[in-house]
Amino acid sequence: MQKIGRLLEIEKLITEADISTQDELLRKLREKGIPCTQATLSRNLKQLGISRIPDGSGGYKYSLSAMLRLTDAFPFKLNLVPVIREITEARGMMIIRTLPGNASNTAFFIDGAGRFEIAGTIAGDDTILLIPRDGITIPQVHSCLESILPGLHEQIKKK
Amino acid sequence: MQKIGRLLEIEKLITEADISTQDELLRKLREKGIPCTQATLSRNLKQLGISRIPDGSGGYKYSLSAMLRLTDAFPFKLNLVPVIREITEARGMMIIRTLPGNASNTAFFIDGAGRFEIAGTIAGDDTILLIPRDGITIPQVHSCLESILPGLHEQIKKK
DNA sequence: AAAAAAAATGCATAAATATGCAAAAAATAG
DNA sequence: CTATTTTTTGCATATTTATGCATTTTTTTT
Repeated sequence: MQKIGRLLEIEKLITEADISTQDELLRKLREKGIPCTQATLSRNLKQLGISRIPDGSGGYKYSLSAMLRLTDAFPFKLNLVPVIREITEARGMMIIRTLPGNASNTAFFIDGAGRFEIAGTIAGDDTILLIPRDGITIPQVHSCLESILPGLHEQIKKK
Repeated sequence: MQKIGRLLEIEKLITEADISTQDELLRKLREKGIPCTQATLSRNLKQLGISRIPDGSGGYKYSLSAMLRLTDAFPFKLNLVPVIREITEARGMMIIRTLPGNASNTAFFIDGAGRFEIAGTIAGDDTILLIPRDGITIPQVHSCLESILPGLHEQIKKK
């Protein structure tokens, strides 16, 4: 699934820095080893609800749409469920295993949900350590994850 | 002051209907008797913080930037103060006189602020009737207007 | 009120983005 | 595993948007 990784990286890149053209974004993707063309990028941005907005300083930058930021109404939902392989628990923390190379992006996505329950995450290549906030139980984290990634637990059981 | 009227109309048009290209917006402006070119429109949209975002149904539409909607950080503020000529009071209501042709747009702008104090407005060509909500005093409406349109009262006094 | 400065505009065109179509890749069914 | 359907992609190009520059309009200053 080449596409999901690219979509995540796109979200990440436009979140981390101001990017003003698709060509600029394209270059950054390629630096990360993700090949892509402008055409595909244009389509992906549309799907993600990302648009080019005036940056207030005379230029433009890419940004998540107001719509996507303000509501959950946007019909497209990034589905990361398929890249998650296994979830286990140890020492009050949660260990999430993903397909190779997907841990960092997935962790970024989880962080992006801004949930109180989650104190932070650390990601390697295919493993994420999720640290719950003090006083939060593992079942609480499970339901939190389920709300971030609907269908997650059902998917895990299948494997 | 040709420009302000156009800016207001642009805001109004993209608020009222989904518009997907500048050419489409241009046509609607012209239908309203407001001449404009695509070049100017592009610049105006940038100034207003309006951008073209995916509409979630496979197309695009123009929309106020998230930034503008969420915060007051956007450096450009539409300055309607110059079109307002006079403010008087009658029967617990407020009568606002504007330059010819500017009442409707100005009222739209005031409505858009979504203030509790204001029950509603009715606009003719150069006059707005502002109806305060029950229990709201004229001085309260004055300070409400001042916050929507900073500098308003100072301007009025000068004339 | 005239001169000077600043802002707005149109034209032409550059820059940037979107998309039809055919090919390739991936997912699904049998 | 192979055939079928669906999804994704690139290429080429159409569409759409942004902007440099010269000109006009508006505002400010004197």
